[in-house]
Amino acid sequence: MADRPDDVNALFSIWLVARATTDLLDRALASSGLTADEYGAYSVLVREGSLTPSQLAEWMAAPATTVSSYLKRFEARGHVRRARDADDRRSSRVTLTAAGRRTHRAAAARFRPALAAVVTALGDDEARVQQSLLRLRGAIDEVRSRL
Amino acid sequence: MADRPDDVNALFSIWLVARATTDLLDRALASSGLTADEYGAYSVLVREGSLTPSQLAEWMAAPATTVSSYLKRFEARGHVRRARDADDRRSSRVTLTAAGRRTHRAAAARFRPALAAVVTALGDDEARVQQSLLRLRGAIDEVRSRL
DNA sequence: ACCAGGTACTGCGATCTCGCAGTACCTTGG
DNA sequence: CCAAGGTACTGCGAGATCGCAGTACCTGGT
Repeated sequence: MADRPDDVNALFSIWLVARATTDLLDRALASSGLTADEYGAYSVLVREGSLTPSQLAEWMAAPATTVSSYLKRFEARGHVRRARDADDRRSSRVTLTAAGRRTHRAAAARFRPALAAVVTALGDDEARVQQSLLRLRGAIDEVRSRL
Repeated sequence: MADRPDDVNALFSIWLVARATTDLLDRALASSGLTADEYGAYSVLVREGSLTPSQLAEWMAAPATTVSSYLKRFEARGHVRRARDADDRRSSRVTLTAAGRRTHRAAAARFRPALAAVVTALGDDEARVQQSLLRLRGAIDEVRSRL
């Protein structure tokens, strides 16, 4: 317990990295018309193909209401299509439209140089860092799940 | 270039971890009356003692206008005091009041169990992860600075 | 001493976030 | 088969974020 007890504090460090990363992405993506968070949401949709709003909320660690307005916005842009879920008619399946995927690809092109620069700056620590992020996600999610 | 080319993507991983962490902190801190971001700002203020709004903005990687409304809010709560900077009268020095520090300490008490749980979940990878976060912050900030 | 061109901050307003309360639908016990 | 009690989502509205444009002040060149 030294002078500054939380000089080393994983969660605070994550917060710092998180803010810096979001700022970096927002700036890199500015000309694409997507924010960092929107880009993230589109990316999840690209990877998963088709999700319910709840599943997207889980990925984003965001409240249902927030995801609801995201989807409304994306749909208004013509980037997302919603189809009533036949099995559970309270819910729906969300998919990116061709225009949505195109927008995501264009944003990814802005994103790539930033990513490349970060990877370069990391040098040969990259694998270790990547590993740590996975580890961290596991740890955070575990704690989050029982809160 | 495989099926899912960005399955491994440092920035996307950070985004995921960031969202999950913010959610975890927001929930852990809910009863303290501070959000994760506010807690972060208070923490920076505690560490640094006294900052100009610009310096705080830099720490938070947030735009000046956002920091401006943060400070207005904090001041209205009686948690922050602003003193005109004698050397540069456009600026000011921001300090936490005793009430502000007290609030931060109370929030930290809510924060600690979450941190401890994450550290436990990380097990003996903790040091490695911590190291990676530092590394990452350096890399991100470097790229950010020349954008 | 002055002015031209920064830099630090803030008011305003458009837009976004998210809690609350409501609607629609599903599930389970009886 | 029908409550009663969940669960998925959304409208609304309070409050937060942040770009733009403005004010106050600083600095370096003349």
